Amino acid sequence: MTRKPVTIHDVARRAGVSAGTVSRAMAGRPGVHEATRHRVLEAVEALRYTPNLAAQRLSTGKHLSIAVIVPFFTSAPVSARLNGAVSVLANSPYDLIIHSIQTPEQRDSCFQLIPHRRQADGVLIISLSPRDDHEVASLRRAAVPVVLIDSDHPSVTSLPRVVMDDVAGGRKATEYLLTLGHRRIGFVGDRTDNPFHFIWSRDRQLGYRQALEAAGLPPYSGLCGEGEPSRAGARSAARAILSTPDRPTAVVAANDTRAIGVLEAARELGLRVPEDLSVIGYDDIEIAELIGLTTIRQPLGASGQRGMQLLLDRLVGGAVEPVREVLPVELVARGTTAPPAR
Amino acid sequence: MTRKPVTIHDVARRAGVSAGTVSRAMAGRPGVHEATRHRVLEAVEALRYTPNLAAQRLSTGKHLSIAVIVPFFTSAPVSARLNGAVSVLANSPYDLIIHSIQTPEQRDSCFQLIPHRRQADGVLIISLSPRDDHEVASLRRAAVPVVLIDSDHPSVTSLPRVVMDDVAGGRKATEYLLTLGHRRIGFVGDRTDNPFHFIWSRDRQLGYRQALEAAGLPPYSGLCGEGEPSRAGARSAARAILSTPDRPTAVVAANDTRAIGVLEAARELGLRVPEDLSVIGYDDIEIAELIGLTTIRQPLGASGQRGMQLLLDRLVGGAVEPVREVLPVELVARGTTAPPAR
DNA sequence: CACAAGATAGAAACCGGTTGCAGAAAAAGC
DNA sequence: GCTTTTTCTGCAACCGGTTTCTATCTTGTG
Repeated sequence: MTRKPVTIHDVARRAGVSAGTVSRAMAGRPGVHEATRHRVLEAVEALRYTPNLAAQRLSTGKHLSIAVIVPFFTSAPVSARLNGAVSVLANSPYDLIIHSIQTPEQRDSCFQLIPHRRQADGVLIISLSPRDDHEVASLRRAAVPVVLIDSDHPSVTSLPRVVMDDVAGGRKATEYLLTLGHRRIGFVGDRTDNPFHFIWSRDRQLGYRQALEAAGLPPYSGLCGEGEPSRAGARSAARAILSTPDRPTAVVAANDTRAIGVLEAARELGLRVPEDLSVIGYDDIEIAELIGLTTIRQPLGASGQRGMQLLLDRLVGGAVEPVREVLPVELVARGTTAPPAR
Repeated sequence: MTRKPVTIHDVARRAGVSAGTVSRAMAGRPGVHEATRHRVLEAVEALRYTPNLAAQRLSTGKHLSIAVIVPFFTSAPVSARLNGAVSVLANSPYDLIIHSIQTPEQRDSCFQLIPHRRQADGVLIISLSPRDDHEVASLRRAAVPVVLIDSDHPSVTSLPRVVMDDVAGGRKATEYLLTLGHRRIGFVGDRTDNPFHFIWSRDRQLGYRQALEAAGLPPYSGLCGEGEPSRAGARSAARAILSTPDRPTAVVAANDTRAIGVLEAARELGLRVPEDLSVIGYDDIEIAELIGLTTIRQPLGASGQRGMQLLLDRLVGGAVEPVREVLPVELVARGTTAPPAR
């Protein structure tokens, strides 16, 4: 079953040449007589020879692989970004090594380890932000290029990254509700100190606050407790702010999944949407269209593509200057928003 | 920025020992004086030494990685299986190399290449079935263990695989509709000759046929044409069979996404669900619960876990006897099914 | 026909680790 | 105190490729 692997020397012996010649012949490098090349390729065929990748990597110093660090890729937005990144790699010789983060401990160890292990030629980090200056410094002195997608930190100055304009998105969502006439607008999202250190909720909430502030109105936020899965967490957080006497007439949710939690809370409390309550989500994942959720659409797949492209550019071109690309977001108005009942 | 990497010899020099000793000290192998080990580890720390993985792999012959071949992992069921598989790997030293299949050509080349490249210690194939005896034979003589999940072929006798009881699921769905009193029951799914050679639609349809046959009733199938994305394809296929004079009063969809397409077609045709039309899906993905879709639940995450576990067992234990594990499915009754209007 | 230039192919060093083997040093036994 | 045993460590071979350098064989030219 597992007979010993065929090596380049076996091929060389069979073709009556040296190992070096086999290597040259297979790589299509010049300086090999056509007849010889033919003999070599025949021997390769006959023995079903496949080069040992580890040996190739060792001697060339190229790994031909990209490591990706990504949290919970079953979540639709993350999955969409990852898919974008993967699609760029499809026509390249690079393999993709996935490091799926499922616990805060994994997050920390991956951040420390992966960029310094010389296993991949580059590292792509999706939706996970450096926690502090120490982590930023660690990434900066990584052995290989590192690119961040949907991830940022104030002191990151020299790492290329593709970020989403979350602040603008939160503002846009809130301003839309203001335009519709709402005055008591709530927000349901995550706490800043969530264990994975996700930053999007914080930024979207910041945009929300900015919009309210500009209109001279107070915020009504309900934040998910730690450890609660997002939908359930959002549901209970929403229940809290929707049960107050001067309850909001509209809610901005930090993402679509949480918006669905808000919708569930509304149903439980007997509030009709959008008559009694307007709800707006964020991401525009597939479900959003199905259930007619008004939301902020961000270019998920495009962010993955762009980030991977940036990484590949860096691999071939050497040190491209650090870039911080901000991708735009847009409002998609559907059925869960309307002017307040008055 | 990319100063030359630290090698084991640098560490050896600094610690005043030989490379062999460094290797032994780091691996925690016995036969190294405690004081020496300490010196070595200090040097490792000071130089921030990380072993070159390619070199390690070459000399030990172990790759410490698993290759996974998977189609469209943005699709929820595939993503769930993959996630199950990944979670098993989290506590192992193995890395995960993803080969995402996006086109039929990629499918073919991956099937040929991956199992024979000595890049991973094992290969996991998810939801992609061998097309013919030739491909089966190719997988059988792979250089490393291969395990299939949600994938099968009649002539696969010696490959371990975890399959879902799709025939039973199709039958179960249909029998439930029969129990409710439906007599004209349609099926919306894929053609057998779909380019990726997915087999689940075929098997579920087979179960559907068996159930109808047992009840002495005729089938009404509408199959998606090639190339159409699943929801839209299902919608047009459903429109076709729902526009006939003796239209079905219930439809079994090959999966939840297609069930949603059927629901859209029903809405377009002015049919109320479940009063005028019952719809039943397959998979029980997250959306199904949200929209109250009756469906057949299959253990998606568990299939991934089980398959990966089978592969790991094979890696440590050598040749375990070939297994074909069949995982059960169950009906989840929700709001899209009811007795026919009569 | 002699000689220079160019085309091929082999030998060997190298990539950076691991590991079997042997010798040196330390500990134990007499 | 000397031999024997055990412990520790260095040396060198090896993993399977790539690549440089050089020798040899052709071929072309004067």
